[in-house]
Amino acid sequence: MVSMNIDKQIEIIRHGAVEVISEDILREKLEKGKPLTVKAGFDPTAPDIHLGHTVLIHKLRQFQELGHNVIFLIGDFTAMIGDPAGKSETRPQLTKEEIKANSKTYQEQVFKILDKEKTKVVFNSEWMDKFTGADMIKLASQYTVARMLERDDFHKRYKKQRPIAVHEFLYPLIQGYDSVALKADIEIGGTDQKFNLLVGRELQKEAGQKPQAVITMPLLEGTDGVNKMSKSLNNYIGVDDPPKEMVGKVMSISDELMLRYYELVGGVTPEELEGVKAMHPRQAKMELAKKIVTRFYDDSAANDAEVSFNAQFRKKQVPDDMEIIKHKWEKDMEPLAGIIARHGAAKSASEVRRLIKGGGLSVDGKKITDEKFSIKAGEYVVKLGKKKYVRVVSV
RNA sequence: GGAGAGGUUCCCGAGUGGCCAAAGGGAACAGACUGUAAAUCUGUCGGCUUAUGCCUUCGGAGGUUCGAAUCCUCCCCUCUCCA
Repeated sequence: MVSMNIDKQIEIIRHGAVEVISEDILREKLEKGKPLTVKAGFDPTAPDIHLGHTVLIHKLRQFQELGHNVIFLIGDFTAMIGDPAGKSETRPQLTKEEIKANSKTYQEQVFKILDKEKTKVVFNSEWMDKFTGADMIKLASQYTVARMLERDDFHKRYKKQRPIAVHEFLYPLIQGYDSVALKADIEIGGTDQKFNLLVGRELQKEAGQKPQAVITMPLLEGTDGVNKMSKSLNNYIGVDDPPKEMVGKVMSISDELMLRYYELVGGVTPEELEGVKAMHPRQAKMELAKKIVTRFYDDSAANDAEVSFNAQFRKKQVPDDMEIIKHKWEKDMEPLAGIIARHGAAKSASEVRRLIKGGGLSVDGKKITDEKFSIKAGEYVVKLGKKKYVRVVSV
């Protein structure tokens, strides 16, 4: 069933990866001619899969196409403990129900890319729940503090005199142990996971298994172009975002970032990338946007999104679908700021006033300059900032 | 266990009794310019249907004072050094 020749497989596997540790190990495994167990872990804390995840998921998909077995590991055990990594803020601990709901969403979205039939979904609580204190201590004895501190983020925090909780050392160990439990041949992760993936190798050796090969994939920057794409930073493009939103988000990224997206999620060859560079950036960006929409929806959705984007932002037309606020007037005239805020279209009335002050609000196409601007009962189209439109109607 | 340093608004970081909703920077948002790009310039950046007004905010709880982010007490948390 794994029939393709090994050099060709390695070429496919290596494409787009940052590192393969090591190619020899990978080759050795492939030479056995049997389907390999390929593992990738996901944290069920954020219920939405975004473009950043897809870089890795596509790699998994390739493995499936090569006839290997993919294990989609949901780290429900680790998530339940709540990882306080990052700064000083403790992550909220998730309940079993939340994790369950999150992983369900996860699966719905991930199978837009992966072949459901060929994917095995597992939860690490399956084996970790049975772990005893003694087991944990034994596991912890297999790694040293000095080696833990080699991990870049620990190292940095240690040097900057930032707190590191002891249980954070347990995370790489547990993740590594997952590989032992699953007898993984290959583990794929983002470059930020490299350390954890390597710990898996060590632990497998200790357990008398053949250490897994490790493949790291590049991290996709978020739409801000600086930080890694993540839901909490709100710089993500979700695979579940409506087409129009996908297009909008792609169009607003920088030209530089666009090339990066082309490379990581555009599915273009290096030669094609040269062609992209020669295009007008705006045009290239729209093509990228449509490519992405097509992947998660279809051609016609992509075209529709383009048409409506152009109508709204190039021809400055008012979109036909917008949020509707139904307001009941208590008085003859009521300040607009209050109405907008009260119905949740803005965080606060102050925010609306600020917008007015900054010249970013218009009513029925007319720019408003008076912060106290009041309206009487009726129907209005209010534009807030660059892209938000709201229709106010009287009830 | 002992000694010391520290916890400020989204982040970093100033502020040591009133002029503090709190300097400065970053992020963010808006305007101009554009291609919903970047860069740049400008403005805003706790809340209240704008009010020389009120409320919430400087780790937490109390207290001193006409008045506290600033002083006192206790508590919680982080870091460093010693043991």
